[in-house]
Amino acid sequence: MAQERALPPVVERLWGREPVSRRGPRPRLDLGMITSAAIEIADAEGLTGVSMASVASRVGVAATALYRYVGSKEDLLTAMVDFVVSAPPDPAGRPWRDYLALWTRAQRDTLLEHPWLLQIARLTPPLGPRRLLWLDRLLAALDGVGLDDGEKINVASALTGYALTDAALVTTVGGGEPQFDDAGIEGADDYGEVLAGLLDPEAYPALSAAVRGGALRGAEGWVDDGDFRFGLELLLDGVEALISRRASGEDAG
Amino acid sequence: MAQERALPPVVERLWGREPVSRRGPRPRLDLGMITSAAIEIADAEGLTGVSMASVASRVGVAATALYRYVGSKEDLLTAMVDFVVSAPPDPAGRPWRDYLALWTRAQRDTLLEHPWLLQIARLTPPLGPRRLLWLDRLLAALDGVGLDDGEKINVASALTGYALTDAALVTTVGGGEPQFDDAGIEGADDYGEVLAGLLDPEAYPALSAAVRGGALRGAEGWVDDGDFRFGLELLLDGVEALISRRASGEDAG
DNA sequence: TTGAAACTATGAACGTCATACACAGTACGC
DNA sequence: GCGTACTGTGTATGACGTTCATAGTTTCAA
Repeated sequence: MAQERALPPVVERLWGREPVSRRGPRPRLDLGMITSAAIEIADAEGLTGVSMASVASRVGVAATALYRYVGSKEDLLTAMVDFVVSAPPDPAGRPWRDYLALWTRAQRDTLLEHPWLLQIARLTPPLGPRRLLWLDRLLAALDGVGLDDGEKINVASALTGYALTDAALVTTVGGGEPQFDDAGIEGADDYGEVLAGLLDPEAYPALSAAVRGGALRGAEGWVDDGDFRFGLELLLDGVEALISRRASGEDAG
Repeated sequence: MAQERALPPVVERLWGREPVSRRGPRPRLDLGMITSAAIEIADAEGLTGVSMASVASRVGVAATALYRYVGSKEDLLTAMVDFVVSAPPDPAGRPWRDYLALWTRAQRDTLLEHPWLLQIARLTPPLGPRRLLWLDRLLAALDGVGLDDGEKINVASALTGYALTDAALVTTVGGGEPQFDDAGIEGADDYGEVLAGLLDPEAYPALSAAVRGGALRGAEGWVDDGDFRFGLELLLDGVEALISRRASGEDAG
C-alpha cells in the first residue's frame, strides 16, 4: 500500500502507469511500441542493430524523442527483457514436476528464440509484470508440496539459471546463427578437435582423456536436447529429494 | 595433433603462444600485462571504466598500441574472463560431493569478487587454459563414480550455471556496491515492499501471498548464504540420485 | 660495419553512438 | 482566445572503438 516508492520510471511504465498528460499534444508513442520495435530489430539484426537511432526511425520519430519514454538505453533494454516474455503456462491440474519441467523448458525456448537476451546480462530479480507472472505461476504449482515460500523462490532461481546456462551453450556452440561471432567458436563441430590441439595431457589429464574419448565431439557433447533434459532432471530430482525430506518432517541445515 | 586450426588469435595468446618476433623492437607488453591492467580497472571502477584508452594509459602506451596484442575490445574481455580465474582446488582425496560443493562455491566467490564478470555475458564454452583447468579437475573428481564423460560435463555446466545465477542475485539485490546501478533495485532491503506496491493480488495470487508472508523481506529472501547452499544441495542431490541410478545398472532416458 | 627488413608504437582522423539542450509546434483548461 | 504544459526536432557534444600512414627501433645478412 505504501505505493509512493522511488521506482525507476521505466518500471512504472512497464506496469502501464504512463503519466497522464492533461495539457499538450497527445504522445505519439508508448513504451510498448518502442520496445516492440527494439525487439523486432534485435530479432532481425541482433543486439548490435539496436541503437536509439534505429529504434526511433522504426517507430517514425527522431532519436531524441525516445527519451520522453525511456530514461536511457539501459532502460530500453530492461523493458525489452520484460516485453519478450509471453504468458506462462497454466499450472492448474498439473503435477508439480511436470509443470516445473514445462516452465523451465519454456524459459529456455524463449531464450533460444531471442538469443540477444543472453547478451543483456540482466539476471536482476525481475520487476516487470510479465516476468513476475512466471514467478507467480511457479509458486502456485508448488503449492501444498511442503516447501516454504523462500524455498520455492530458490527453486525458481535455480531453474531459471539452468535455462539460461543451457540456452547460452546451445546458442554459442551449437545452434543457429552465431550470435557472438567474436571470440567464440563458429560452427564448432570441432570444438573437441580444437581442444585436442590445445591440451597438454599432463596438465589436463582428465579433460584430455574425455576429449580423446570423444565426449565433446560436435553437437553430441554439448547441445543435445537430451543434455538439457539431463540437467533438468538433475534439478528436479533434487527438488523431489527436498520435498520428501520435508514431508518426513526434517528441518533445514 | 592437428594443431593448424584457425583459432582466434587471442586464444593463441592465452595459451602463451605469443608470436616470436625475430626482427624489430621487443614488444613492450604482453597479453598478461594488458589483461591484468584491465582487470584492475574493472575491479576498481567497474566495467564501464574499462576502455581501450584507460587500459592503455595504465600500461603506459597509446590506446592504439593495444591492437598489436588484441584484435578488439571483445578480445580483451575474453582474455579478462580467463585471467581472473585462479587455480582450482585439488580434488585429490576428496569425496566427489565435497569437491563439487567446493568447486561451485569457489566459482561463485570469484564472481562475487569480480562482479563485472557477470556483465560480460560470456557463457561460451571455455577455451582459455585457466577455465579449462577447472573443468579438468571436476572431471577428475568425478572419476570412478559411474558417469560417462558427457554426463560429467553436463554436471559441470549445471553447477557453473548455478554459481552464476546465485552470484548475479547476490550482486544485484543484496551484496556490496550496486554494480548495475541502472534499472535494478538499489539496496533492496525493500524489494519485498516494492513488490507489494506493484502486485495486484488477483493477477498474482501466489506471489502476493508470498510477499505478504515476508518471503522476500530483504536479504533473508534472496541472498542468504543458506540460500546458496540450498540450491547447491538441490543440484548435488540430483547428481547423487543419478549416480546411484547408474550404479544400479539403469540406462539413460 | 652497413643496409635493409621486420616489427613496434604513435598521432591524427573517422564513424558511430548515447545523450543534453534550446526551440518550435500543439492541444487542453480557463 | 490566451497561457501553459507537454511533445517532437535539430543541433551539438563528448566518449569511444578502430583504421591508417608514419616514424622509430632492433635484428639479421652480407
